[in-house]
Amino acid sequence: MGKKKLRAMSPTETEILRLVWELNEATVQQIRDQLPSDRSLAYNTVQTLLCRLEQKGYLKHHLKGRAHVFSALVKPREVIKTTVRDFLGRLFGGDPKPLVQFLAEDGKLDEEDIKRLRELIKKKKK
Amino acid sequence: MGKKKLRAMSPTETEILRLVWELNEATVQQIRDQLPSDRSLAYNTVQTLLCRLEQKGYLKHHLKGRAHVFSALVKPREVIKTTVRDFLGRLFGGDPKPLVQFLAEDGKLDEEDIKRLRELIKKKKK
DNA sequence: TTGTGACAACGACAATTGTAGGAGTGAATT
DNA sequence: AATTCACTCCTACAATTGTCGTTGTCACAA
Repeated sequence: MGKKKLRAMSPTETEILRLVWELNEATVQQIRDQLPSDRSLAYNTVQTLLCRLEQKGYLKHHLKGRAHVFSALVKPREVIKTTVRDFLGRLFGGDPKPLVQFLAEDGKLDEEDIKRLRELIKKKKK
Repeated sequence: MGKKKLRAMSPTETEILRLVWELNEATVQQIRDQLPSDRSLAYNTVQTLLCRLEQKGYLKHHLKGRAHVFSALVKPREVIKTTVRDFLGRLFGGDPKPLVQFLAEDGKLDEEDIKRLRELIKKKKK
């Protein structure tokens, strides 16, 4: 497997990559429209971010008419893995439990979620 | 409540702040020694980071002999809240479930952890 | 044909970040 | 006293990041 070493992504780049995943493929404009309402970036800014992501190897693009249509070269899974690991390292010294506990206490997880987790883990165990 | 707006922390700064929490209070040298073995920073680098954290309002220090002893001005809780929220926003569009699911699938959480979570949530619910 | 509106290409730029060097100073050591 | 620690202070600096402006080009409308 091509375990290519990707250059690190900046926070904002991450944000953009996620939107590309969400849309599957997208032009600058489409990404821009996909931004959450409380987050506004100039067309050019989005363009720059997409270019940088492409240079770093996270995206590719093809032409459709005159527009660049970007799509991901990396799967969420891979990126999430390293990004989460990294995040966990910095803020929790690598231990995921406090993070999950925080999420629970903060009311972001309910019993339903936990139940699903249980099953997931049980299945995985064998 | 003093909802002071703290300037954003960089990743490495976050890393350092965590060590301060871990040690409760610490000198430059102590922080340096506390770094994980695969992470080495020059004395001066650590010093710079601590200073910046202080300027940004996350730390204070007092003198003990000629050494600066740093300690946190912010509780983990507060920082974690905004940092996690931010992280979730960028990588998961704000939804914590995929994150937790990833952690579970990745084998970072076991049944024991889940059980504790359940109880936590149950207690919290009332 | 002359705008007008979309888009891309290129460049720019201040701020932040990661990383540290070197000078200075007081205390302990030889 | 001279050396050596152990620290702080001040300074630096390249790279990265966040954020665009300007300019050029094409297609379509008036």
